[in-house]
Amino acid sequence: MSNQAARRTRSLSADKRAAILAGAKRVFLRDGFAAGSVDAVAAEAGVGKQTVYRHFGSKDALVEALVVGMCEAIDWSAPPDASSDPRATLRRELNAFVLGLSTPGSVQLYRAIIGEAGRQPEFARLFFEAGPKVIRSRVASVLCGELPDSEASEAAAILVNLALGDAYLELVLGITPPDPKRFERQIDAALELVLPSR
Amino acid sequence: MSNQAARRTRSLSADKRAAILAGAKRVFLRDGFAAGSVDAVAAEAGVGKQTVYRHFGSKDALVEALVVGMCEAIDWSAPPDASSDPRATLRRELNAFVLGLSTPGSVQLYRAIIGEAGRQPEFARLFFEAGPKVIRSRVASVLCGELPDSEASEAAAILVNLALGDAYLELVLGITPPDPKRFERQIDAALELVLPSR
DNA sequence: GCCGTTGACGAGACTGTATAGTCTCGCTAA
DNA sequence: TTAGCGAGACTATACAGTCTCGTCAACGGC
Repeated sequence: MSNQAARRTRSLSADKRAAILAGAKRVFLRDGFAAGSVDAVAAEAGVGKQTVYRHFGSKDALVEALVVGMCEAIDWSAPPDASSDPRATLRRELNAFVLGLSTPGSVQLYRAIIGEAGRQPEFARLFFEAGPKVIRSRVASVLCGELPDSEASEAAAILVNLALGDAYLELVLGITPPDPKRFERQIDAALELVLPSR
Repeated sequence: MSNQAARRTRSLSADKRAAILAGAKRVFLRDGFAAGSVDAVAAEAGVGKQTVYRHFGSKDALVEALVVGMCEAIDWSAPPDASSDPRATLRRELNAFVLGLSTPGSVQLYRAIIGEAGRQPEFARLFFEAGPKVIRSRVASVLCGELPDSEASEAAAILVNLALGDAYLELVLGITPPDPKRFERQIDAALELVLPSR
């Protein structure tokens, strides 16, 4: 709408907002929500401190906007495929999920959210609903064709767990660098365990 | 030794040190390593601020002493049992592990360590070596009797993963309260999957 | 098409508060 | 007498949030 375009020039700039959020992402995911400062965000975004407050009102609101935005942007699902082989579908689905979660940004978000889970349970819930829960139900819906409905949900949980497996804990702890091949191996082993091929 | 008793009164008091660490545990695991203040620790420990510095020198050193101490104190293993049934042994072992990790203190430590993993990788490593790694190898050594050695290590990783399962992620995220029965169900399902009973 | 108004913006000074770390003092027990 | 200790004053720094000022680009009246 031209309304929006006209509004934007007279109103707060969407570009600035995006720049601030990008700066906030770098600063807060690097230093933590508590230790990261608004001054650092403003500097990182190439923006005046006042502009940050004009757009977001407070540090807490800024952090919340960042977390909400990142959670909403989560989309780790694989594009739909034509294949009717559920094993192949699951493999692609789990792979997309695991790769999405292995991104430096995702790992940092995961760390920050878990670090704050005791003080900011809403963030944790938001993340959970947008990420793990969605994948679980996607996997379960694929499994419904293969297993009795009563087992599909549990099997989905097991698959998702094993897909992340040890590799993800070690990745989050910073003990091992990301290793797509290792994830693939974990996914194959998980599929073999839950849906034995022969 | 009387030496120690004599030393203690003339030297820094071990009681004070312990009180400070106990206060630090409450404060830092509640507020985070960055946001928790030395003043709060001193107050919580019923101790003068100066005493904290006499004992630990700096906030960083205090945090490190706390983390190191808590990691060294980790012992989630079940007491050895006489039973020769490996399934029963594994069930007890996994149960002890999961219960130890579900303790409020353990969950808070886990959160804090993951939250800092990007900035304090040594803490993460320390925790990993003292906790998950130990359990993995304990489980693997039990499995060696049941499976070919080549599979035992991977199966152990799978068992440990499934024992924690969804319940632990949800616990750490603060989404579900601790539920020992749910963990038991997860452990039974995991054992059934890895070592089918019939 | 020109011009004055308007409001977003950058820069940075400023306030109040919190915190790390130091210093001093008076108490107490060996 | 000595040294650990509690209490709390003190310094220096950092940060959240506010305020001001000068600039600039868009809008509206002419």
